[in-house]
Amino acid sequence: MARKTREEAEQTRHLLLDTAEQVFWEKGVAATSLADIAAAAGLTRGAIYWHFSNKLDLFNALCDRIIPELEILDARLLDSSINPATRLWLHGHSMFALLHDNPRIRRICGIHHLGCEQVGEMAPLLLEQISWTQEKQAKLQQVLHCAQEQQLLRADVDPKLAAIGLHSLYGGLIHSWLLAQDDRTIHNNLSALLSPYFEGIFKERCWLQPLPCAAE
Amino acid sequence: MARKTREEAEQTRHLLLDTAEQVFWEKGVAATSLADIAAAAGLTRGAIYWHFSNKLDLFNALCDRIIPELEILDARLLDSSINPATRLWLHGHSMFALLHDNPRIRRICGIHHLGCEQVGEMAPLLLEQISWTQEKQAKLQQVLHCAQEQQLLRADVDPKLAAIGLHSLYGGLIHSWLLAQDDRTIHNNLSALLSPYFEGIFKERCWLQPLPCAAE
DNA sequence: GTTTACATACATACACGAATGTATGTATTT
DNA sequence: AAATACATACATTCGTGTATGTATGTAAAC
Repeated sequence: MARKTREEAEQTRHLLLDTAEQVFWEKGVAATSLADIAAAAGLTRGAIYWHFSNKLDLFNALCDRIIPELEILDARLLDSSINPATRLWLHGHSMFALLHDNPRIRRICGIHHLGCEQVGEMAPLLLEQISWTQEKQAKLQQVLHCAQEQQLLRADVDPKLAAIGLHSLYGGLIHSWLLAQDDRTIHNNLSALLSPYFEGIFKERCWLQPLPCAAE
Repeated sequence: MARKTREEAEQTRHLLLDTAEQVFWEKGVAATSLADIAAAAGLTRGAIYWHFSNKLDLFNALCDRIIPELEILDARLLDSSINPATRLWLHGHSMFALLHDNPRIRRICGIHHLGCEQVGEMAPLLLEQISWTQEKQAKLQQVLHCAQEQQLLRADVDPKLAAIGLHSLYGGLIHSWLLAQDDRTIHNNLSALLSPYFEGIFKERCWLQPLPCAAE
């Protein structure tokens, strides 16, 4: 076969990423060969090895495609135009809205949770997840600390621990959500699922009041 | 090599299970070959194929070894000699105590969370996890329903949703716990991490009072 | 109490497919 | 003409499953 134009080449690159994402999600990362992906894309391994150096490189490239969406999510978390409690509340809902509306994020999240091993060969993936987790927790902690300064937290709540708890709750809910893809229970009752933890952290449902943020 | 006595054979069977558990945890299930396990155990693949039919069979056998401990955990959850709120509180702590004290449970839990794919070839594993999750949630829901009848729940709390939330929180905390094996933060502050959700579900810290259980 | 016959508990060897990485071919672009 | 964007072909390695070898335990026959 013959050469394509630059645009067409870029197109096949994205086709490979899309296809790999799909097959990884269906069969698991370790269980899929590059031949599987190439065949599913209607190409050969030659195309893959042209665009990527190996399977891990392909996998990383495919994961990196959702970084922008996640950064938007985090940016909103630090938007100080609304009070920290409400910000956390909205952030939680935005996460699941994104998961619900964006199939790519859903698949990649699913691959990370269920479709790949995070040890041995894929250890760098685990390290990345650890650092990402710590960054995320740090941001939550920052917002919670801000809430504490505004007297929004209950007396015995420690921002750091509350951040770990909240982050774990999110992770656990996402996992349950992914396990039963077609069950809409979590999506339909997200507020009721998150409320108890917010109730236990904040005073008097302050997260439901879109009060402007005091001095941060 | 020659034949061993029945006891010695049973011993090598357990040696294979122990070794496989260790290697699976270090390298991941898919990334581990039977030759790896045999070598680590100081045996050959012949020994593995004698005791198990293939890798999946070995893996299942190794997972099944922790069932008794988990059943004890669940049995205590349904022990009606203490009130449901306290029962849930103690159950949560027992879970993490078990994870902390029992290295085998820690490894197998770790393998399920981080060291194996749950789709494709390992799909039966996922199905098992789903049904196990549903059973676990059903038990939590049952205890929460019992608490509701005793007026221990807050007004707007639905037992089913609270069970999902609680179960997800546990799963998320375990995941965070496994990611940072040597960080004792979660283990040392478990009460502070669980408290907010209990605060949001139950009235007036009733889970801290070891009141006898009313009629169930 | 020996001897014998068979089952056991592995080790070893072999055959096969699968997956990878690379080298090369080839028709277009540029 | 040279680089590009792949397809094709090849060599090699790795993992599995099975077949076979073999020395010992075990129980029954005698």
